[in-house]
Amino acid sequence: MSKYDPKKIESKWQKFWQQKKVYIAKDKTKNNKKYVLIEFPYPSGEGLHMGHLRPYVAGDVYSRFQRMKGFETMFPIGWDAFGLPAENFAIKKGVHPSISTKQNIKNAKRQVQSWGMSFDWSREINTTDPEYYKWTQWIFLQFFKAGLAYEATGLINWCPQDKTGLANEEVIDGKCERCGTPVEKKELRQWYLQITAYAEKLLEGLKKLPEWPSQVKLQQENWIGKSEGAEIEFLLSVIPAQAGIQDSDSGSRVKPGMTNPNFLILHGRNGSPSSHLFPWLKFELEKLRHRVQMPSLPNSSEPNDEEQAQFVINNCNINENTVIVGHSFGGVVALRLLERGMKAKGVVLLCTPFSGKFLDEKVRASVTTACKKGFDFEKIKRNAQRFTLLYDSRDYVVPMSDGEAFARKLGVNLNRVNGSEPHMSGKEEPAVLETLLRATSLPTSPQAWGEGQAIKVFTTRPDTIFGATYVVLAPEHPLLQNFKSQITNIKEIEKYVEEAKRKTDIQRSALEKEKTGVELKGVKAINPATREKIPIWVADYVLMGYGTGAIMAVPAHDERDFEFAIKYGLLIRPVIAPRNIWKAIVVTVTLEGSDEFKKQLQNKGINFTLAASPTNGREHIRVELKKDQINEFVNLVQKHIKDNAWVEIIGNENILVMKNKVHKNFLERAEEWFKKFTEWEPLIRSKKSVWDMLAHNPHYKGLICYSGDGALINSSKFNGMDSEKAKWEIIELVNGIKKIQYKLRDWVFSRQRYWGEPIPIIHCPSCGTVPVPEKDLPVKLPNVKKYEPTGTGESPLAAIDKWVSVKCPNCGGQAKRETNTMPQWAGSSWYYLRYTDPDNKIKLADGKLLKHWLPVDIYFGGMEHTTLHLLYSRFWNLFLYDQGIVPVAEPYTKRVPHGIILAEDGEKMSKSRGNVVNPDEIVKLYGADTLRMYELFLGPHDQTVSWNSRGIIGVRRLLEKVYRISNFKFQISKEIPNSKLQTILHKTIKKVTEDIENYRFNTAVSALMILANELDNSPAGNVEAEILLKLLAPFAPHVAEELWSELGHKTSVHLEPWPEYDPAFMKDEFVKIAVQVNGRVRGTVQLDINATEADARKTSEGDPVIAKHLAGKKIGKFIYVPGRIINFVINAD
RNA sequence: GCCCUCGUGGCGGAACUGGUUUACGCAGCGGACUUAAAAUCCGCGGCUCGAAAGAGCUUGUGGGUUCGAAUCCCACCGAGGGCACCA
Repeated sequence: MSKYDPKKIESKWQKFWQQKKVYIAKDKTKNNKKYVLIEFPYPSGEGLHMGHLRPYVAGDVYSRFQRMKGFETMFPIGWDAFGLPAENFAIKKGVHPSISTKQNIKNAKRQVQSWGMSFDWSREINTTDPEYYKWTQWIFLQFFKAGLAYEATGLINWCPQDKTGLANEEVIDGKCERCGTPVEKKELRQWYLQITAYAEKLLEGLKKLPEWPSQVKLQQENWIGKSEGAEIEFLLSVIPAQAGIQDSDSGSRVKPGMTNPNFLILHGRNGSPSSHLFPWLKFELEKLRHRVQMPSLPNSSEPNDEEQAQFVINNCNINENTVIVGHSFGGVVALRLLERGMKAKGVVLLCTPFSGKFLDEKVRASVTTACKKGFDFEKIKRNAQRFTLLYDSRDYVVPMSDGEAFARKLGVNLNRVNGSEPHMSGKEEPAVLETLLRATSLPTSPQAWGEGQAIKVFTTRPDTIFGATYVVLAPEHPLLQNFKSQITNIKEIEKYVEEAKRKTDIQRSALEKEKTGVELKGVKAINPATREKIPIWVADYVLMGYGTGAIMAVPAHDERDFEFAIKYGLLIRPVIAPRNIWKAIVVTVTLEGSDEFKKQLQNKGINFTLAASPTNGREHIRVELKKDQINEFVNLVQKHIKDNAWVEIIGNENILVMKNKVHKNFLERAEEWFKKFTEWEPLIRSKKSVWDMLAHNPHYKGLICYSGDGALINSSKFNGMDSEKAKWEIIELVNGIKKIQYKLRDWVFSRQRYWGEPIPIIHCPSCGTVPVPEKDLPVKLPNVKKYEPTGTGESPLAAIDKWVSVKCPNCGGQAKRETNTMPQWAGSSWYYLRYTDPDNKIKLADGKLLKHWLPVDIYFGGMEHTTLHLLYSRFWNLFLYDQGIVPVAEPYTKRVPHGIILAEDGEKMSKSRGNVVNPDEIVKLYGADTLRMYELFLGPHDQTVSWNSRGIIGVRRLLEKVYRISNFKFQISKEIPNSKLQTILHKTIKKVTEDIENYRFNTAVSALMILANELDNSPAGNVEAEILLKLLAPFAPHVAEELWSELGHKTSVHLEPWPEYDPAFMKDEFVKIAVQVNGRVRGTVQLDINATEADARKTSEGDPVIAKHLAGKKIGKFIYVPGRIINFVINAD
């Protein structure tokens, strides 16, 4: 018999547990295993704080509970001791980090032990122990060997305070995750781990983790940021400055004749401007605002080359900006023009004869004669800048060898394609158009860029490409350098690029920041779908780091492009029209229950017709809705439609009801679309002039920035097609490549600091980058006096010549060690593996032990690690799994995040605010058990809670009460419990069991309070006492153990079996049920648990208050839900 | 801006699958024990009106569905977290 004195009993039992090895997990056991993990602490100079307590206590309660349930439970701990804070602390105090770390660990260990944690100390690990980091380095080498660890120079995040590079994940709001200093960009040589190679696996893996909270999965998913789209090339077009002809404006309406270059198209023998491909070609080119001259050449049936050439000289206008296109014999004429001294920008020869011999062996005397004269290639080459040859592989007239001959003579490549018709004589010859357009981008200085120079863009919406009215490059885009000589306003561009580079990421993405940009003058891009020349801009709203660093801007359907286009007055062309969705909505219902649905539809005046599905015979109801019926309709659907039923919109195929749940956005979309469509529909109907109508419609600005799906308009043959479908067809049309992009970036893996694992790499002047042989691991961190960061981008290790210079393991020559160290996240990325076999000298852990303990069954930790440690360690594990080292792909079956503990003032606990609550103090004042239980009692485990020093007394009183009833009741009396106590006892067992299983620790504590109160007031004996102590054991391990021993037990309560509840005891014979009249509670009645509906009605009607409310009223309906509710529904009148 | 979570007494919070809102604890009030205090125990506690019986109102606000809503649906307001020009 004793008074509750926490100090006395806590240290006593802590020693006992350690001596008796109560919490040591056995590797070999018949019992099923449970691997419970908490994020191992970072031993800082300040010691552990409340933030550590929360997951640790939760993990401890859970572990103790599982142990009592009979599981062989491993609940290990270790120290994550490498990293910046330890080093900064050491620098500040002037103590070597290895020494301060040791001290900090000692202190932290004292703390967790004082909290009564049931850690298995035999598995304690320390990431700074060479025996541990040997394996961290070993894993790095596996990454290196697999090609997933690489060195590269790049712009990385640099913290000027901590003087080191940072990973993307370590930058929060543009600031350093550790010290809050704004992060700068710095060009540095860095080691990277190619986490992007695992982007898809990391994403896929999430689907196999049903027991992870959805917010955690969602956050990782967003971080990985997958989007599917296409990479599409936009060809370049240069506008020669010297031509003296005005450039077309920014892609909008253009006056004819103002465009460069112009085309002179010469038909062949038996041809005319109205035959073959010529009308089409002229139309297409003029559509793109090129000037086209297409003379009808004399004597077409038996042409004379010289005569025709003279005709052209007399009748056409040829200058240095003219591209002469000759088809077949027309090509011969084109060359004659040059021989006669005409200067042209370029010549395009289409299937032009050279030898005068034909594949079909027919006689074409005029052609043969002309060819036999030969060509003066010297002159020809002098008079045009560029020659392009396009020959048809299936030509049966002009042999390919003719093309080859021209190619040799002119010194250019021969392009072979399949024409639409042999000899490229079809009505439409896209290859010809393509070639001509390329020819228009002829450079003035050929070395600057070659044919086919293009801007690659990434887009998720290829379906909107007809609306791409300009292209935007990121300021860092490499093509800008190549363009220099073509860009007429290069000074302005360079100035803009310089400004953009100077801005930090924060400035660049500052809130409400207006978009800026500069147009590249002198170059245009060709929209591959419309063939239009569209302006190219540089703007910093496009990021180099994502996609290709260039975009096609579709201002009509992208908010950002829209904003930019409005600001700079760029063309906005809508190409997607939202669908009209109300014309008909189809509902599929199962037969049972649909009658009632139909009746209700009739009642509400909603028209419908019936049909059966041809595929599965299910009954369809086709509904026509008016706008004001949408609401009612959705409600009806929700109510009546059960499983296997859905609502779909005809034409759009959007499934709006899945199972019995109406799509969340149905109403919202319905409203929006209704409004939009009423304005859009007339435009869509009159297809031919949609373009003009929209472009000149004063309302169109408000309408068009619509980023949803719909029907295509202004998109040539795709008009009317569903945007989702059009996506894939358009990619094909423009020769795009389907592409998946991720926001995830490779992990910057080196730090320019001392206190970390050295990267086990040697740089050899002759062998290059050489991994340290595995037998030489670990590469130990040298013990030095000076370890301050240099700030130069070099690690302090670089200054230690003795350590740096080393023999190359490959050639034996002089070489240098890599001097960067690993980031703090390295050691923690695999620590849960080491716990299974912490002392292994030959492997990171024995395969059998890994197989036995993995995966971790439950992992308690903070939300703040979701896209850091938790993502990193999943990455390492997936990699090690692929290497056959780890037996499971996903390391953690369950993840249980916790809310943070705020100070009493609702602010974050911080030294500067002076509101820190130190757990050591609370242990001193109230004892560890009180601290543990109160922390749990504060609120739901996953929610943010504020510490409240006033409330803690309640939990302390509970423990004192348990002490009292144990001392003064159980030790003395052995009373028989009554049925009320029995009921509460078994309900409590059930409640506490389920609450622990679901991490509802706060309500478990309150259930224990209720039980303690009841025991205090009821007769009870040892049996009941022992159940109470067992239930209490996970929460208040010291008190439970002390009182357990006082009841005469020699063994630990923590190894006792967990109590079972018996449902038979939990049944109340009578229940109190609320009685409602029209849904309002008017009283309660006592009913037998098995009371029938008639009993219930009789009893309730007998209640005077109820009777009063029912007096003189007609009862329309009587509702009785046994054990829950009684409700009288009185008719309105 | 987008995504996620949340909003219940004086306070922390409870409420199963829609079924008596406020369990448990803190604070408060009344009482017992005591010379007294502390400790402990018992009882009372949403708001308004009323002596009471009872009535009306009440889960951020406004609507809706339902016999019945803190819980489901819609809109709005507010708090916290994540992402942030990701094409």
